[in-house]
Amino acid sequence: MARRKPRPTIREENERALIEAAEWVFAEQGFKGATTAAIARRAGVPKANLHYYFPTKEGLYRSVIERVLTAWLAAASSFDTSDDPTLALSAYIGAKMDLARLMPLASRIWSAEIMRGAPIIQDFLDTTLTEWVASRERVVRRWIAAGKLKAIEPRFLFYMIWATTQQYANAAHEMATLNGGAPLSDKAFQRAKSEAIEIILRGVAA
Amino acid sequence: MARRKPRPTIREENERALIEAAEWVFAEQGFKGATTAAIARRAGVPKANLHYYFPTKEGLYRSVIERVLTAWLAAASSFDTSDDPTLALSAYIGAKMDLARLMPLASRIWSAEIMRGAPIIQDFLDTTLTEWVASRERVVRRWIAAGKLKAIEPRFLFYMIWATTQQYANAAHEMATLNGGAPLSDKAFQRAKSEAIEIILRGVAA
DNA sequence: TATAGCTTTGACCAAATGGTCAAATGACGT
DNA sequence: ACGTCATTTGACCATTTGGTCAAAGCTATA
Repeated sequence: MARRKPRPTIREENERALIEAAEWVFAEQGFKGATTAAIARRAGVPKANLHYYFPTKEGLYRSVIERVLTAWLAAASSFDTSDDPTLALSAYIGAKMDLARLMPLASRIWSAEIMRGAPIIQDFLDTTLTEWVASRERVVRRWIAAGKLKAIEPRFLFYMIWATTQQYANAAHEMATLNGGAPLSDKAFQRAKSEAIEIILRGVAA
Repeated sequence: MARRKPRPTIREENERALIEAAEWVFAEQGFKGATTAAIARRAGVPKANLHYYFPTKEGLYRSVIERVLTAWLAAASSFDTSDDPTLALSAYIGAKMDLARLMPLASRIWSAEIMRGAPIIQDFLDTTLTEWVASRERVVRRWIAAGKLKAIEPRFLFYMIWATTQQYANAAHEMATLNGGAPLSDKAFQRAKSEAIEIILRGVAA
């Protein structure tokens, strides 16, 4: 009984459009600064319709955050593509840089959430992220023990990688200003990516 | 005529207390999320009194930002303490790390402002910051030409330094979570500082 | 101590905002 | 064609919030 009729098209499509609009507005204005009216406007629907699909603003924000988490985890997996620290770190830093470049809104929302003390994703920090870090810390320590890396504290390496890569999403406007007003070109971004990889790799190589 | 009586004590003291309270609330809640009522409450004065000293919320925010700029510039000056890249970069990274540790509120407000696209401090980015970067880029290029540094793009080095150091203010909560709930101890922070300095220095050394 | 100018504060206001509701409209299987 | 359920939407509401005001309280100096 209670069979769920799979008639998702209209609902699915509207939710997708609303989440997309919400991502933009939340990234631009922050959680408090974002208004449901602005999100609805950007999605091209009346505000009441937004509240039909997402009863509360926080619920909508949660849905946006879920998308961000998915992207974060996908990039994180690239750490595990190799047992060689040079390859693994290159892949990981590269993936995080690409994430910041291709999903700047998600990256900014993530940073803002972290800066606010993670009121919504605390659970993720406590479980998935904690486990991910613990596990990869072990990998890094193994590399150190094998003489492949300097004896660094793995966590600080992760912090540096996270900070540096996220910077290209968070501070895109500042970078544009320092670039004469124009956003980083693809070429400049590729150079930034390879320099980030090279500096960090040289910095931690044994 | 119209001589300004230098009777600053009451006004000065109240403005200071309000700016201090505002710094806390703005850092915690963001510009939109901060309410003048919350700031006044934290400063221990009625809201109307806050508006007597700072007619508008934005004006108060500007005053807070000014403090932040001052701190930023002070830290920036440590870049110029030496002509040797190792010493200069060590001093600069160390100063920025200390700034994040000692003035986390200011650091977070700065980051939030940058992330929002610098609506208030755009002028600072266009003038002081642009000049500072241009000038220090020249210094770095000179070091490169003298064979003291790898041929990196100076700007990307600054981005990495800014990002890494700010991380210790912006993500303090995330770090605490990954640290079993407790904030970084002074000892751990000192280690983070020296590792950041070492990794970056090794990363850019010729 | 008179008084001119600061400072304090409770009461108040208009606008903005998250959310509600009920009526209207549309989709779709039978 | 019908009936049921999902969707749409304009009007509406309570609360929050930045900001105002006028009256009252203070301070210091001539």
